[in-house]
Amino acid sequence: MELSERKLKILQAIIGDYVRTAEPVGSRTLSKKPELDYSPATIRNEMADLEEMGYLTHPHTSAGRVPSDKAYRLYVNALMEKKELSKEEKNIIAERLHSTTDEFEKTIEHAASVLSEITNLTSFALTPKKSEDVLKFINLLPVDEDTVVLMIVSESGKVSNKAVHMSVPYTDENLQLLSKTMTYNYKGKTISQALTNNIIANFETDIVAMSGLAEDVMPNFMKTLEDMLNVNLYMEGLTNIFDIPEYSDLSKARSFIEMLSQKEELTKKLIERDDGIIVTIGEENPEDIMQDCSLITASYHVDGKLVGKIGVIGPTRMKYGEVTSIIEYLTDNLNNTFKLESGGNEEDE
Amino acid sequence: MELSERKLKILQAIIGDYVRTAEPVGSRTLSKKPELDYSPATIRNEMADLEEMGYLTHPHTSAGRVPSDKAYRLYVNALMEKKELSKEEKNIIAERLHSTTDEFEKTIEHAASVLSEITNLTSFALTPKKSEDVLKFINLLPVDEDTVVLMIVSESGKVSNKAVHMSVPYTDENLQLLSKTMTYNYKGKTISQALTNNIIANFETDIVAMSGLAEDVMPNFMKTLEDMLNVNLYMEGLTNIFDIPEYSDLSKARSFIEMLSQKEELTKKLIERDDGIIVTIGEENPEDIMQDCSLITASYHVDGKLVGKIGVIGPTRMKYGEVTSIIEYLTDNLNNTFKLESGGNEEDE
DNA sequence: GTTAGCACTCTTTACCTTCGAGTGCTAATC
DNA sequence: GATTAGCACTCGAAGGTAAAGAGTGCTAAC
Repeated sequence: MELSERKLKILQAIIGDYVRTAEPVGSRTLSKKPELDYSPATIRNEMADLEEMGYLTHPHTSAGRVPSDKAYRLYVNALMEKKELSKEEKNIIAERLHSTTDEFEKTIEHAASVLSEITNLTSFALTPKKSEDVLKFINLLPVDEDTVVLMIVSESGKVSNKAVHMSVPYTDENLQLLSKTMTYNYKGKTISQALTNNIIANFETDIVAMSGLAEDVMPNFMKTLEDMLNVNLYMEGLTNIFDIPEYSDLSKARSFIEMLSQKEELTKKLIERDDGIIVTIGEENPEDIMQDCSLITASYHVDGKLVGKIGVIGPTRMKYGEVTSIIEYLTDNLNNTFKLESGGNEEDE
Repeated sequence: MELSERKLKILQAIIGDYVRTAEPVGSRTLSKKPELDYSPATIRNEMADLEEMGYLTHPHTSAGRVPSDKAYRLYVNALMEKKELSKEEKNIIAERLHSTTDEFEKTIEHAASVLSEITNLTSFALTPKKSEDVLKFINLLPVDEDTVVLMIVSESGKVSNKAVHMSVPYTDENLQLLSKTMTYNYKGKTISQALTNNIIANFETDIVAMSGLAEDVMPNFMKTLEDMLNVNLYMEGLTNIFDIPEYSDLSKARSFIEMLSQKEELTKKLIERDDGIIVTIGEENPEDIMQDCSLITASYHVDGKLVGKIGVIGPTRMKYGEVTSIIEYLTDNLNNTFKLESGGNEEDE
């Protein structure tokens, strides 16, 4: 069967109404709409067709129709319209993103919180994956007789450090030498390169000269690099789901919150999603517990390179057009913010 | 009216039963207990007395009795018994706390998670308040032509840093000089002292010599000190409340989760609680939204000095004896862990 | 002081009825 | 041939009633 112009119009109207009210939509309601000037009976026939084609379902015989995941997919691909954000919304976003002058993590956190406020959904933001971040500078600083601080600076401006307990005495010259050797060997390498290619072999001769200094430092260096790969997950508006009729059932609310409590799994899932704005609807999600949810994610770029993620999660019944427009606007804004700051000003908390 | 021996026994039995079953306790059930060898009628009379005295309440005429907050308070103060932890529980705690060799924050996080697992309640842990942490060492390191890294090391072993954008050219000698001047002026001061006493006036002459260098660095220094005061709140087992009958009502579960979502307020409240094991029951909590909850917190010490908090939150109907014993054991364990590590090995993520 | 007995209260659960929204089908209409 | 009016039918939501069960408070007896 073909999807006639009229069927599309009806489907669009059903989706629009259902998204707004969360109530199954009946033929009478639709026939009252000016753009659908047909009798309820005609519309019922069309709806029966749409149901047969898999775009609509029936909670029970005497209820109206509800869009299926397939219908939402069609809607997202072809029917939905982008929505220009209101002046007010734009103002809120601008205000929140720039209220914190130079703290990268805070800006990300605020982006998530403003997103959940405007969409009334649960939002999250992931700080950028650092595996492609390039090492710039490595230094060892004396603190105690038996403690030095290892410091690693990357191109993105991130500074990481670790206090290292020394098992052997050291001299300032040795520290200097090791710092320079390490910088020489690792500068320009990405973190993931540094972690996989064990460059330590390259400066074996020096190591011998430094009598065990490197043996204290290198494991800590590797450990710190690993830590630098960790991303942070921010989540905001978790309690927004309590205002969504789909979750007025305790067991549903429970499984939603339980799903979002598993931060590691969630982080992994988000990090693996493709770049750009990605919408996955209900059953399109591989996870059992997400069959009733839609997930919209987008990626933002820091300095045009490192990639972070931001997005929302909610019931399949959501305002896809509006939400994707908001996320698009927000990521554009983030990209600009992190371009202007041009790296080097973020802070390692 | 006096609280006779028998009344106390009855009250204790009611609390015990109610805590276990979450059902109001009737006179018949009590009279069946071997330690209460009285007829239901006798027990009813005593219960009526206890109700008059404010230790029991009645959900409705034909229901059994439920302990009041006042009863729980009496129980916590006088009736409850400490419970020796099982071998298994001790093992779990030991295993989890020491699985992470030297990462302070991870240890705290694991402490919270093991606490929620053993108690089946929602737990939280707060990293230590750093205001009394003593500054040890301040350094400025050249990175770029226009970027230096400010590094602050404290006695507790915490290393903080911040990339500072320089508006004027600098020389290595100037950096060295400023580092030394700052270390000289701030070493031995606590962070809160450093923040309140504006010592900058003391080295004004040097500042002039360094032509604006300090003007770039000092605001960042202050900002970083402020950041060092931030504590982290870890929360675990949020979804445990869904297994508690008291929260089988959606609106109750909702307000519980909403309360715990307000992390700033919660952090502030927790940080302000006295040291030692503190139990606040229901109405003893000043906040409206916590009238149905009990909060048990304890403090742990790092290096015998810095104080962090850990605890649980749950319904007033909780196993006070068991939970306080667990928390006590756990904090003892934490105190030992952080004494043995003797500072200097933690990591600044 | 303790207890047996009994009327009373109140919640919970099940069951029934009614109401209304909406459908699907058939036959009439444009 | 597409559209529409008409109508029987289905199902869930809401409200009302009744019975069951748990527990109390009181009185009078022990």
